[in-house]
Amino acid sequence: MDKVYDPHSIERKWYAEWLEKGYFTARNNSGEEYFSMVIPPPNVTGSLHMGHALNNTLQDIVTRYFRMCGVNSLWLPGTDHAGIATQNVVERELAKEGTDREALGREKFIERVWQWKKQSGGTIIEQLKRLGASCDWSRERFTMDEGLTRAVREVFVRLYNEGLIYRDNYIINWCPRCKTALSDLEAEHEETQGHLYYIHYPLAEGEGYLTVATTRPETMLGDTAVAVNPEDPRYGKYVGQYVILPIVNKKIPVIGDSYVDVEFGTGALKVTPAHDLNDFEIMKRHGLELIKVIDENGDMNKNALHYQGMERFECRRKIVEELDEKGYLEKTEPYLMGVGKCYRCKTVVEPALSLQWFLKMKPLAEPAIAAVREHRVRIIPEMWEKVYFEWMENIRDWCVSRQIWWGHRIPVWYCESCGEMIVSVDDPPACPKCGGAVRQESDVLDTWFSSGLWPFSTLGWPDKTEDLKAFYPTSLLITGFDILFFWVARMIMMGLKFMGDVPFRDVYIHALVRDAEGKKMSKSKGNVIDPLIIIDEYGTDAFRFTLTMLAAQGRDVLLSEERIEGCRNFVNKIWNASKLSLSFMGEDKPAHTGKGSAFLPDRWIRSRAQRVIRDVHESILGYRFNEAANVLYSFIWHEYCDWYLELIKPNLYGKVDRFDTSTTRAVLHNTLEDILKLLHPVMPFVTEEIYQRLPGRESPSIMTAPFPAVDDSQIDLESEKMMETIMGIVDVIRNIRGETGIAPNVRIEAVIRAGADEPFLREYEYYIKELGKVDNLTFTDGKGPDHSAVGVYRDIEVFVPLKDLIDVAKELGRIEKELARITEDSEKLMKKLGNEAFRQKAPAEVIARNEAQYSELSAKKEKLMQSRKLLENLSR
RNA sequence: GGGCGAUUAGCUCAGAUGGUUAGAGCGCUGGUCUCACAUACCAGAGGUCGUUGGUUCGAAUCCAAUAUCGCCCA
Repeated sequence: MDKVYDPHSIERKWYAEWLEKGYFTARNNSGEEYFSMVIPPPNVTGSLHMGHALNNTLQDIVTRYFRMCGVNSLWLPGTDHAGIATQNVVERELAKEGTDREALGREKFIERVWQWKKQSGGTIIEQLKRLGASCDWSRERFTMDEGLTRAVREVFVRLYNEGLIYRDNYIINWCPRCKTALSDLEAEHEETQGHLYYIHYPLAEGEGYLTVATTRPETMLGDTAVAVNPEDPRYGKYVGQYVILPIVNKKIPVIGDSYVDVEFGTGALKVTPAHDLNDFEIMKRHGLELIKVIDENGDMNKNALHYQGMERFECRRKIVEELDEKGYLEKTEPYLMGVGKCYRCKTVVEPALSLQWFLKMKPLAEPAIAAVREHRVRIIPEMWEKVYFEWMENIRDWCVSRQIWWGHRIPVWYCESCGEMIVSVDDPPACPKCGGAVRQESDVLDTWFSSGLWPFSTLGWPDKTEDLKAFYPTSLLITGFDILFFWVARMIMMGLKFMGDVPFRDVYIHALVRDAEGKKMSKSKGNVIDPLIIIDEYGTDAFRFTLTMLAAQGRDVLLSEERIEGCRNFVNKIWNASKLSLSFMGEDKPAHTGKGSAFLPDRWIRSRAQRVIRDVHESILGYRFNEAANVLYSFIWHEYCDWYLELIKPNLYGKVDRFDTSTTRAVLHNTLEDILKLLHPVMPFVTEEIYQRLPGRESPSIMTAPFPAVDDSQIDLESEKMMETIMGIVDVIRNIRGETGIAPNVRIEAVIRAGADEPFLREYEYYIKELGKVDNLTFTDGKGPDHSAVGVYRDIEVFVPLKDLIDVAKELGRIEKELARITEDSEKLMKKLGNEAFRQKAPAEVIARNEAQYSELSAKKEKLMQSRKLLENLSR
């Protein structure tokens, strides 16, 4: 084995092997205990970023864990057709070729997108493989697959027939760049520095004017009223009168509506029903006129008089100039406003009146709220439940139609002769009413509409498939909070509606990956760390382990290269510890079970291993991934490597032959095997590589080896206590060595006063000497030698005679420091124990523990004070 | 404006249901190339747990207020 672990060739080798052997493929036996999970499908256009890396690492951990536990485990992968994003990519390609989709035509364009998908759509899948993802690729799906398309149509038709889908004119978010409607969620609100313009609207009759305040003066061309709050003493009298709309020179009414906020601006609101949702609602209440002034490109339309054809923001500047020239502009103030931007291209969206398809959400949301409230779906961490309820309880109808070409075309046809509308799963050959030719609706559905069906459409719905029977409801969903509404909430609604059951039992929501300063990674900030570069540089296992270690519930993951480097070192540590361990084993599986070893470190490491096994099970099942990683890190590094391996060296190198090395070899074998298996879900590659070198392994791959189970018979508290004493004494010796500046290669003398512990310490004397670099170790039951440094572990005193080398002042300082610490703690305890109320109310167990601590500290203090006295006498 | 979260060592973070001598990694200081590993080993320094009240025998942990930062929804 190499001196340093080199991940690269190893990773590719084992992934290929696993694929070839079909270890990722789930059995489709319904009735069998199962674990199932669908991947949050990445966009086909996507490439792996840190969010994916974290998300899929966590999913892989859980999947590999259950698989090793012997549960039939399915992790179903796939990609999302990502309507707008994909269309944008292909349109950019066309632009480079000097053409566009209009020139190509719909059919040719869609062909082109499919072609693109075939060539470049698999990138992210390949990247997931490099991450080690053990997805069942035989079941990979794409949201535009034939089967999934059928599911989409089926759902649409059923919802339409139930009256939940309808078509209507309403204010929607329009992206003038993507030229499509967006849902409310797809318009991201962003604080933007703008202005508040105060504009005079002269009264139609008599002198005077009303001043309205607006952030969007260009829309005034479409104003059809001015609204005031009827309760507002300043304006109440104007209700029913008219004002003249400047520039347009048109009479519009002043209306009273309680929606108007008296505090905002001047308290008078210009009403533009065709370009503002609230204004639209006011219009409906008051029966106002509707005038659209901005077209689908974001330019002013023919209703905008001399501004026709001008871009909307250009028009804003020009119209302010004109108002100013004509004396209508009172003032301009800087103003911070929330502006909706397209989540795909960041263009400012235009709220605009438009004929679109909508899905009624209330009837779907109610059972979905109940499912979470009753914990038929558990959201973890629980905090996200609140966010979910908040949104679901205020849910609004969902605009599902998009004016793009790439996507599921709405299954609605219009008769070209009689105008009949046909909603059907299958393409109708002709109008069923008049036999005329039919033309399909040109709009496609929101991509998230098909994503909402993902947990059952991928399993074959609407057919009653074996997979559906075997794996629905899925066990778990792991995703980021950014798509809680977009995706998670909608899957719950759709699952309940069409499967009659929740889509998943648990949802684990993880945080975002940020840079070391806590900033969101973004291309524009230039702080993006590319996971693949990290994988190339540090290896997949180190990278996965870093993410896992940092993935604490409810907290963002702040990733830095230093952190990854630390985990790379850990992987290397495992590699080297395994190298040593393997070198101690024979060619064959040890004949001995390792149980009942007479050698204390053997008993101890097996006992400690049980604790770790239990912790890892519990942490993974509780989605506390960082805890599992931390437990393994400290067990492997600080117990297995720092102590156990060091302690067994004398036996296995033949320096001590009092103990049976065959049992130690067996314990070593068992413990290394446990470590590899426990680590495998997090670090799949290095663990497989080492497992393959393990003599007498039970399984052809660690992937299919059984995950360790706790063996209570190996828990041995006595051995833990004894090992703690040995380690404590070694620590004391090392502390003295370090603090008094004894060089590492100088062997020293030590005297121990151990009282009742002396017999077993004598037995392990050799090991204390090895680890403490002690030449001559003796025991005493009287006083320690003069001229010595002293340290105390519990009630055991350790003397290190330093003869004339001793620096009395330095040693006194060391003791003073220790004494100060102990005195502080023991005073705290004394106060606590002296408290009557504490003695009465605290549980007996707590009191006992505190008392034991107190007497231990007191004894220690006593001993240190004696040493201090001795030293003081010496220095005189 | 409404809601949610965070604040613990120089940095980044652990500390489920209140009882630990408050931990880790990195960084820092001092010492070692000791036969698995210098991507290592040994030792050390460093924290009145944002602030103020409260509940409790007991608070980093529960409650309230406050400050600062962040996120979501409008």
